[in-house]
Amino acid sequence: MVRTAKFQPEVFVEAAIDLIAEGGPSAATMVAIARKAGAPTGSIYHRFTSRSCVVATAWLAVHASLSTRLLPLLRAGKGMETALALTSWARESLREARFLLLNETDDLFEDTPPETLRREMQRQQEELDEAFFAFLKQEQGEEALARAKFALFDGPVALLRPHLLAGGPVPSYVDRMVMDLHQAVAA
Amino acid sequence: MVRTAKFQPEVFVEAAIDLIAEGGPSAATMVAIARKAGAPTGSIYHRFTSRSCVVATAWLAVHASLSTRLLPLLRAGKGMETALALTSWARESLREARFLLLNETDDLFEDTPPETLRREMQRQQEELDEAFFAFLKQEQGEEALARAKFALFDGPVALLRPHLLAGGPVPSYVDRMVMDLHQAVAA
DNA sequence: CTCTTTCTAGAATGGACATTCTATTTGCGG
DNA sequence: CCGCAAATAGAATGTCCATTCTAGAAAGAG
Repeated sequence: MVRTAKFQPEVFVEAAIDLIAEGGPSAATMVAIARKAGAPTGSIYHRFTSRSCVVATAWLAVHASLSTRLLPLLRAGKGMETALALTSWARESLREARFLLLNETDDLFEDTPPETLRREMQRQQEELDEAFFAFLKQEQGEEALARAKFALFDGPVALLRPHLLAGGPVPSYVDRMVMDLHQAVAA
Repeated sequence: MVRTAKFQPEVFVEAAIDLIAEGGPSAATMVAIARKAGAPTGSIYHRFTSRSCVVATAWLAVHASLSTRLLPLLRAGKGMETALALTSWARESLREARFLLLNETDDLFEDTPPETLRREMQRQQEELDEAFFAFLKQEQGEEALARAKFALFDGPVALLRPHLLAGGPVPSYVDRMVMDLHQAVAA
């Protein structure tokens, strides 16, 4: 390398997360990302081969942040704690939570990301999925799995959604609802 | 009128619902709508002033279909029945359910629809919202309202979501989960 | 100090899409 | 059966984007 880089890749990734968290996937145009990073558009392409590359990298970072929090609890068989960890993660990382939980993964992309990134995304996703599956040690059946995923993940996400959409803080009664939900639905 | 119309407004609205149900809001381009209706693009503009007009009309039709089903039950104070009516509506109207329940309303539009349609959308939305509020006769407080909306609507929607996304049928265990959820969360 | 590679800067290109425009039909009122 | 208002048909326009391109600058190697 001969000339030092003025813009690190992270700047663009952070800008993309901000924009998507605030205005949805369509707000993260290459021009908007560049502007938010204070760089010319062209410079993004010295770090990433395409828009989907930037967004996929952002997804990986945010998903890893959540996964790191949930996996140990899930693997320790602590169902209720897992569900509550989701709400506390959302409280601490409102921006990341809006990015990840308010958007269907596919909606983030217009073009599919390159093979390598797609693989890594799938790997992270499956790592979490498998932990949900493993959580149901002996139990089995479609309904049992659906109940576990809802009690631990989809239910809490649905409880968070209105507050994430409003952009406001997550009230403490959400935790009470998460607990009630967990008790009632867990298989 | 001097020349008879070959394409009725409904054809375009139905096409838009189909396209959005199958491929999300971005799939409903004016060219795609026209193609699906078997009409030239220009003809759409003899019935609707803009894309947002077509989509708003579609939303009104689908939302009315759901609302017609829920309002009487809600007004009769039948909470559990309301929650279950949502899943049975989704079973009978898979296409409409995908259109309405998988998309945030704002995501359907790129431009805001004209005043008149916006008003009517807001009216229908508020009619349903107020019924949820009225459902909690004497009770009050933010948490009580959040619980009612979740037990009766957002929870069931979250339970339906994976099946709507998969495009497949809605299994009967979803109704069992809706009942458990309702009992546990309702204030 | 100069060469060379990799960067910044931002203008140019090309494609997708909503919307408008120009012909061209159609079929009812007179 | 004529004339014309309202439709069809589909090409043309303008905008917004992702991506590429052209110039010029920077800084470590030698």
